[in-house]
Amino acid sequence: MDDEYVEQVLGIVEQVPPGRVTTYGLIAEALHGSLGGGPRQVGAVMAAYGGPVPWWRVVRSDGSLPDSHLVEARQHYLGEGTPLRASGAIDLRAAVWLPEDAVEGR
DNA sequence: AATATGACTGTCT
DNA sequence: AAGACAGCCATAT
Repeated sequence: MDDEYVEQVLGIVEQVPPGRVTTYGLIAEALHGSLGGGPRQVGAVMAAYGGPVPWWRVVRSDGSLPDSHLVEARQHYLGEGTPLRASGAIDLRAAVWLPEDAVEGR
């Protein structure tokens, strides 16, 4: 995949404010104007290059986390004060952050 | 070139 | 509310 795409995705993730989260779909949507791809590509990038970024601030559309890092991410949520629901997932209604500003410059 | 897979999403049952 | 099904796009084999 193009490094541009990776740069964009990682850039957005790094810009997500603490206590806030965004979804793969939103990121994909934000980059859709510059680079094609869908939520799956965002996830693929995260899996490959998401190491050095706060990937736990990127959740699925229902506010749940990838089943692969639930526990680890949960520690970060508790530490950053992310609005968690009783379900253990995130309260998207309150925690969702729109990446539109992050990519607006290009 | 074709098939299978994946840190996804939305709709239907 | 939870599970099944289909659509989506890039990478790997």
